[in-house]
Amino acid sequence: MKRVKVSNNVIRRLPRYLRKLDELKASGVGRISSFNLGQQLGLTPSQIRQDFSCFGEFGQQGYGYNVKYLYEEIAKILGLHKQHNLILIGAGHLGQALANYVNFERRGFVLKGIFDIDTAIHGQKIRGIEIRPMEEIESFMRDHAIDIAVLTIPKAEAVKIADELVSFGIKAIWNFAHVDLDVPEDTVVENVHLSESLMRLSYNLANSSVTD
Amino acid sequence: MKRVKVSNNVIRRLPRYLRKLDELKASGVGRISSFNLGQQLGLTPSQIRQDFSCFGEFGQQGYGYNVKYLYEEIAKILGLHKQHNLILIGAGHLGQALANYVNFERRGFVLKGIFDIDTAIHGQKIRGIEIRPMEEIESFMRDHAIDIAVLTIPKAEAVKIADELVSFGIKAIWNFAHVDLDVPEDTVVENVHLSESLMRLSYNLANSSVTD
DNA sequence: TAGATTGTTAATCGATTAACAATC
DNA sequence: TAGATTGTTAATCGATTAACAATC
Repeated sequence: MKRVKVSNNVIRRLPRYLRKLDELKASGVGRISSFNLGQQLGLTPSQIRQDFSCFGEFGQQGYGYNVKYLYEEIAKILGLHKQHNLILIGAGHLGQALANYVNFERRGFVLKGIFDIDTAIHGQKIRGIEIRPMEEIESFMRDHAIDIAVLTIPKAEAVKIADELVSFGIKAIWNFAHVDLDVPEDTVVENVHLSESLMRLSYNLANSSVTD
Repeated sequence: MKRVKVSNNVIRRLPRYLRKLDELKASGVGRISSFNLGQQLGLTPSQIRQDFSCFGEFGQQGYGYNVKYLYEEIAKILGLHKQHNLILIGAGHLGQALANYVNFERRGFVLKGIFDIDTAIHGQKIRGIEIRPMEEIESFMRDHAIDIAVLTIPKAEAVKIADELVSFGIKAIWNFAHVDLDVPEDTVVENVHLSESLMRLSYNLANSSVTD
């Protein structure tokens, strides 16, 4: 399990592998070759074998890959065998939507607390989880071994709150605010910039006739 | 404005350029060099100039780029100067959150209709926009010149609905369902797979101490 | 065994970076 | 004018694809 460097492109493909393997597993497929998997994902067999070889040897010559085994190994590589404790910061529409989404829990991402600046909603609950004042973040993080903060607040506040979270020792931020956060090297930031996604869609729409 | 091929990496960076230029504009910066812009975005000046050169010549030797002009040109490249009419399919938590998000409107993405399978919520309104039965999608699309469908429904239904949308002549799908949609070449699909994003975060969390 | 398919090394392709003449 | 900085061509670096020996 010693790795040198894994490129971002590989990391971006890992969850897709996992999802496809999950589907295959569910439909009773026991084994699959890199050729076949490649066809289903629109990737070359070479690339798939190269990707996997970053992490170890999961296949068998003449046989291919055992779907269930490969699934579990990739889940491990992605760190999904461990539980992660989350807090949500910002109980607006998007925050509420994420808080209500139960499927994350099944992957080991457990929402422990919700925080908002609006005193009017403090004490309210989403899926049984109480909305608390921002001042309680620090102590709550300590008491509940929080790994990940989900940021669903306007960009104006996001930078300041991110700094605070870092000072409280947060390890990772799932950032839905439309800003680039400036955090220390060892703090993980995963951005979900919906507006950028929509712009890419717009670009492809404007150029779909040209490009194809 | 004739282009050969623009790589996905370039397209992914365009919205970031736009956002940064928007910020610069707002803070009164009138001009900027590729060197300076690169510093602020963590990119090399070379890359920035290469990226822009895919689309034309927007700078001036010895001066740099006019922020306002460059902003407008990139907005045009991204197709943001045109209005896009959207329908939202699936008025669950996430769908509601997106429907409530007004900032898309400012970029020319106008939500015209909302559709859901649940008869109990038909007739209800979100931001003044009525929730309608799925059967009305086809005629509504015709009547309102809809470009883009936002899919916020469970993956089981997403594939079927996507096929229908294609047959109704949809041009682009903003897909939040956790499936890969199989659509014709000239239909644009932009995926927002939140669970994959969270898995990448998890990967980086598991490997942050190793990699850094 | 023979056929299939891996893991890996080598070859190719594409994207990023460096360099520099052009010119504001 | 001299200094700055572009747009672009060339060099480098990295990622994808192809090839193949190893082996189940």
